Amino acid sequence: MIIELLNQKLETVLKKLKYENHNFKIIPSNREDLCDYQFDGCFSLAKLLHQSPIEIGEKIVQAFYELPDFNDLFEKVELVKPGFINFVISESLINQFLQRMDTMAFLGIERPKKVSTFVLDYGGPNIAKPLHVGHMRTAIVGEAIKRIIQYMGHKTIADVHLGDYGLQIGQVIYGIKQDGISLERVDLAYLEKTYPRISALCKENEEIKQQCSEITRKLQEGDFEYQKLWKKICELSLADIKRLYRYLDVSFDVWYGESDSYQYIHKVEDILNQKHLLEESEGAKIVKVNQEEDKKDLPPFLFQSSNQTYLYGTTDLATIYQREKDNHPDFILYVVDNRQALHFKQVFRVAKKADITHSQLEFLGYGTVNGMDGKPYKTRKGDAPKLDSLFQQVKEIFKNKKESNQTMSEEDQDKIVNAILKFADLQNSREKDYIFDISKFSEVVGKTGPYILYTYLRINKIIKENTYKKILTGHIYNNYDRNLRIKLIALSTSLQQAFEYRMPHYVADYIYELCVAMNTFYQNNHIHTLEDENQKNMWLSLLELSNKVLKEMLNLLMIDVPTSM
RNA sequence: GUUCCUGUAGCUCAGUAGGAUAGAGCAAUCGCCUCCUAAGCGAUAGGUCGUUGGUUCAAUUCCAAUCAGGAACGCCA
Repeated sequence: MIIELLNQKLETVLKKLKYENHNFKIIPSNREDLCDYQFDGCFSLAKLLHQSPIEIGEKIVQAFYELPDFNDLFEKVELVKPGFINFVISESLINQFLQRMDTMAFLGIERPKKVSTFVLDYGGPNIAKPLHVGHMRTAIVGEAIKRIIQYMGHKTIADVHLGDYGLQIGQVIYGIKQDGISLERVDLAYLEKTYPRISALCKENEEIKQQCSEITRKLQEGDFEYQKLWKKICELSLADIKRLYRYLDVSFDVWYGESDSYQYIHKVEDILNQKHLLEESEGAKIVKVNQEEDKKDLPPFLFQSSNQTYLYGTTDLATIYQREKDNHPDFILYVVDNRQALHFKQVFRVAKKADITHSQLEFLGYGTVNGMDGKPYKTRKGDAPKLDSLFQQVKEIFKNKKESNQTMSEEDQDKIVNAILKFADLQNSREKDYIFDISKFSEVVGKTGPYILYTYLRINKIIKENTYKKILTGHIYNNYDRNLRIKLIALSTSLQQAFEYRMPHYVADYIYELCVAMNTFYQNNHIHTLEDENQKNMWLSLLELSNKVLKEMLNLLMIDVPTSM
């Protein structure tokens, strides 16, 4: 990475000047009109050494100029006003890194010294409940994080972690029994209607809730009839869930659910008992999770309810045990709604207290999808809008934007719908709530999926229509040219941030900025009319590389390019 | 009530190494198709970064207080 190289140079310079290194760093410029990279450490050094920042800055700049390879690296290093050092890098350095991006795998991103294993838990759809907008968020964010981690050279195991064994199943089975429906007649539409109906009933009627709870317990104990019903419900639901994930290009390595962790619950219970962590309280089994530093007591972790059912905390804990046993992961990442923060804090604490895993447990909360009123997004009827209808709506709006959109192939339309939704979602910071506005999520101009796709396609056309020799090293012709190259070599910084913070929006942001640089180049540099053969080769090679980078980054966000627009 | 999160342009959002002139998109006004796709490019306008203190040479960024909005808070997931 270029920034690492610059910092190595800084280190040699500081060492030579005998300045203690206090983790000073060269950072990307925030004044792109002045420089490519900047160093702000003169002020801190001034304080430490009781000298003026200018005095120190001058010495540092001088030492940079004395580097034997200065001319290979920099065009200019200069000290400015109060004490900033500005770096303008040389053509040869820029092109050296471009060459590297072009020829090496993973666009020259260095492979890690040690490969880690990441288990990712995202998606989390519930059996018998239709997927809604919130599910799209976890699916997309989780999948993007997975792809970013893979791109950085680590190993991933994606687990959908189905909600397939909780009270909602008991509720649906209760509905089926009440309606007296035969197994054969149970279908998806029936399930999707039954769950909310019984769920509402449970809120009103304590007795019905008890019955549902009882059914859930029997199911968990292996009741033959309930198991049969449960399998049928899972089968129906899963087919639909898989269809929707396929549409979003989201995939999982394992399709475990809560039910798969049941076989480990007793082992976990044994461990908890051995360590004397399990306590009885109001008929339930709990684990206290308070720690010294807590200002306020945390509610205890519920291992088993007073009517003997296991809860989602139990299965989450057993699942950690299962993952440790099967995969020995270095990290387990949970891409779940922020509102579950406390729950996972409890689960993680119990897991660590009981020492059932050595992996680092990370809660990656995502913000709630809200409607225009700032409340969780609902349809007019008051339920969460289904994913299917969202896809349909966006597709219809897109088709009506232009006449040519209607003659487009179904496949291309779907790719664009995907691009619209994913780019709109993933450019938002993962952890914040956001307002979902269907008209905004159907927008095709400005910072949108279609803008990105359009950029790719118009560049792609030039590349395809011209023959040229691949040359990336050589003279940089103008500022549009230079800016594009600078943007390209800045890729690693954005990727690194996206990886480190598990935040896909850094990639989305990079993609957008790259496209702006590409479009500016396109609009102002007409390759069509070029006579200089060398320049033509250079520029076409540059555009080819830009499109390659763009496509690989889009792939991290599960966005595919249509044939035309 | 307790804890946590959020507050940046009219709207929706970036800004997680504390730095120089706080950035985008949309909406508004204006300009650019005899020229590789105008789903584009460019210009103008729009801000006391919720408020007040503190730390610092330097705070949108760190700390404290305060106001406003949201969320979570033992048997749903």
